[in-house]
Amino acid sequence: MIRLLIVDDHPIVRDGLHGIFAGDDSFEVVGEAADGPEALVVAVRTRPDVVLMDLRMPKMNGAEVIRRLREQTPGVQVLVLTTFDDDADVLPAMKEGAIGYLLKDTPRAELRNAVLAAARGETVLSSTVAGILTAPQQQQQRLSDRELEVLGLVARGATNRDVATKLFITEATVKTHLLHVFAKLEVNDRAAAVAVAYETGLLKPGG
Amino acid sequence: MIRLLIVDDHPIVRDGLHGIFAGDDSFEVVGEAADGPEALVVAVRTRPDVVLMDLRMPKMNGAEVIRRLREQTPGVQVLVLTTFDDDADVLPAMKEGAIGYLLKDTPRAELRNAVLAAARGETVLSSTVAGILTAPQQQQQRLSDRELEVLGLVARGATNRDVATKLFITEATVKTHLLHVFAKLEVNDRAAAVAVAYETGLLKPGG
DNA sequence: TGGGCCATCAACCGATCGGTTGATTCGCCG
DNA sequence: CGGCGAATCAACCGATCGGTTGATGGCCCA
Repeated sequence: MIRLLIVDDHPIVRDGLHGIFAGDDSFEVVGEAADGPEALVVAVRTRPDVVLMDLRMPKMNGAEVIRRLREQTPGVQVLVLTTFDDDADVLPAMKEGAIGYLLKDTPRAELRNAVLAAARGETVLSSTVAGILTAPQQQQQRLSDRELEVLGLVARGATNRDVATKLFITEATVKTHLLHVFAKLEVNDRAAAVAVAYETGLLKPGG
Repeated sequence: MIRLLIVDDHPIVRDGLHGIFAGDDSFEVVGEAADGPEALVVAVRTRPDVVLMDLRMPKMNGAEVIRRLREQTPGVQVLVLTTFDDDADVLPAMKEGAIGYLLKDTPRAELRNAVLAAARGETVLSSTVAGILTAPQQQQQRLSDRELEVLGLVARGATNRDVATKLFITEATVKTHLLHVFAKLEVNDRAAAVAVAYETGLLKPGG
């Protein structure tokens, strides 16, 4: 009997997950939570074996929730369940010790098997996610804080001079940063750099 | 007894919705579908009163699904149920005749009431969506197909000359289109235009 | 203590872009 | 029928950008 905690901000999704596991003797859903802080509280009380959680939630970022869960509830396995458009969030989540990462369009049977595997301590990755992790890429495209800061301003319409003024540096430095950004993102101009940044999650709508 | 068709590409979400309505005598879930084409097929067979559907789906865009549903199944009410990050899709959906638009984090009870209202032919909008519709904005920023096409190529790193070659027009025309885009999006350069396009959903990650 | 990454700056060049003005054609709506 | 938006093109200009090369200092890790 695997003790399961479900964390998602959508009641509908929680219901769906609950329904999948409730009718199965191998599992017991011991709690639900709608956001990170709530998850932490519920976890200490219910001591789940496996936490099934979405990364995109209000109030606390996914990676931090995972870290704290593992701190306060030793032995818990965190299985991340989210949508495909979180490329950039997968690595931080795995780094904080998530045991696996599944897409929300995973069929029921596969999801069930994944939770069983997670409870046994086995890593489970959906195939597309496995692709992201094994692809020879993201080490290269990781931007420094400063580079991302410059790119963010560019996305908001700043010229090199504007950026220089705002960051108290010279235009020469801004250009250097941008050239590094272009190289890392494998593009040739700022417009494409902005696009790639949105595609990969370096920049996010509404933030 | 309201006949309900559930359309969503995530099995988990379908389960959740199914669970909410299955135990309720006022509703009968007559079918489920994972994408647009499937929804159309299932709808002709099951003749639902209300279709509860996600906008973001593979194979066919949401607005088109709504239009065809209403063509082939007169009297059907389409209630859109999706996440907050689809700003730009709300208006097309309503234009195609969706009776309402709810967010996926809507509580169960409210969702139930919304379906009842939709079945009666009443418009239902979640408050945040109502805000989008009443806000004085989007008429201005609507881009023509051609303008969007140009912007899309720019986002992929094309220079004006590249765009001209690809679309079989001159650079002068490309510049004109882009200037119109800048004016409509209220920006001054292509990088910011790309950013705004992603922010407003004119361009989308992975598509 | 040496190498790497990061941040900073410089000077120069050609290429591209943004802005302006003006014009033609086409199709749709009333 | 007239008007309007969309799409197309032209020529010109100054501003900005992208590319290159090279240099300095700080920091961390091995």
